[in-house]
Amino acid sequence: MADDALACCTPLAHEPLSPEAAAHVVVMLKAIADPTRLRLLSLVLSHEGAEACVCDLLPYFDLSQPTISHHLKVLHEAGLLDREKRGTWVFYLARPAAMAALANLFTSVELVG
Amino acid sequence: MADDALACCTPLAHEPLSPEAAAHVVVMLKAIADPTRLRLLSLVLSHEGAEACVCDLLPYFDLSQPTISHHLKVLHEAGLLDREKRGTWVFYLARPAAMAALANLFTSVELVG
DNA sequence: GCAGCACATCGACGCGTGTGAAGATAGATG
DNA sequence: CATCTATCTTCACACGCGTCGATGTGCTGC
Repeated sequence: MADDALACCTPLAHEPLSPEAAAHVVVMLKAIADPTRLRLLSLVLSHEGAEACVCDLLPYFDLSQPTISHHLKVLHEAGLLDREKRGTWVFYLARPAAMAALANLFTSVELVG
Repeated sequence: MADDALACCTPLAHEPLSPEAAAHVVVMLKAIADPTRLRLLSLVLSHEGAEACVCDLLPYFDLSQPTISHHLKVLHEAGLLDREKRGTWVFYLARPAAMAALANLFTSVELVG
C-alpha cells in the first residue's frame, strides 16, 4: 500500500488528477493534515538518525500515550514512517522516498520538463 | 493570512515544528487533504493559463454547484488559489508561491544546505 | 513465574466537516 | 425594470475523526 502511494505522485500541475489518483494521494495528505501528526513527523525527521521511539516523542505533547500511538499508526499506514521494534521499544523511522514523493506533487511542470 | 502561510514553511526535517507553526501549515494541508479539493487544484493548475472559472470545473464532478463553490472557497482562504471576478464569471487562479512553499516543506535539509 | 515498563487496541464521546436544498446576490441582456 | 445566468450564502444533517480511559500484549529483569 505504501509503495502505491509513492508511485502515484505526478506533479499536480502536469495534468488533471484522476479521481482514483486523488484518492491515493489524499491518504498521505490526510495523514499530515493534522497539527499533532505534522509535528510528530517533523520531530522524527529532525531527530538524530531520523528515527525516534514513542518515549522520545511523548514529552512534546499534552496528549495521552494512546493518542500519540494512534497518530503514529496513521503516519505509518500512510507510508510516511517505518516501524521497527527493538526490545521493549518501538522506533519510528523517516521514509525519505515518501517526502520526495510529496515534494514532487507540488513541483511545477516547467521546472521538471 | 495567505502570506503568513507562505512565510512559515521551513522544511519539516530542518527542526521540530513548533505548535504554532504547525497550526499555520495545517491550514494549507487540510485544504488539499480532500479528494475533491485536490482535483480542483490540479484542474486549475493544469488548465490553460493556470486559471479556470467555476463553470469550467463543474463538469468534472458529480457534486452540486454550491459544494464545488464551498471547496473553492476553502482553497482560496488557505491561500492556494486567487479569486478574480470578470463580469458574470468568477475565475480561480493558481498561486505558484503557495505551491513552492508546500514543496519546500518536504525538501530534505541536505539538499537545501 | 511474577512484577513492571513500553506500546497497542478497544469502546465511547463530542466536535469538525463534506454535502445538498433552498434562497440570495450580482451582472448581462433586452 | 424584468429576466436569465453564474455564483455565493445559509441552514441542516450525517459521518468522520481526534481524544481519552480502560484494557491487552509483549519484552525485561528479578
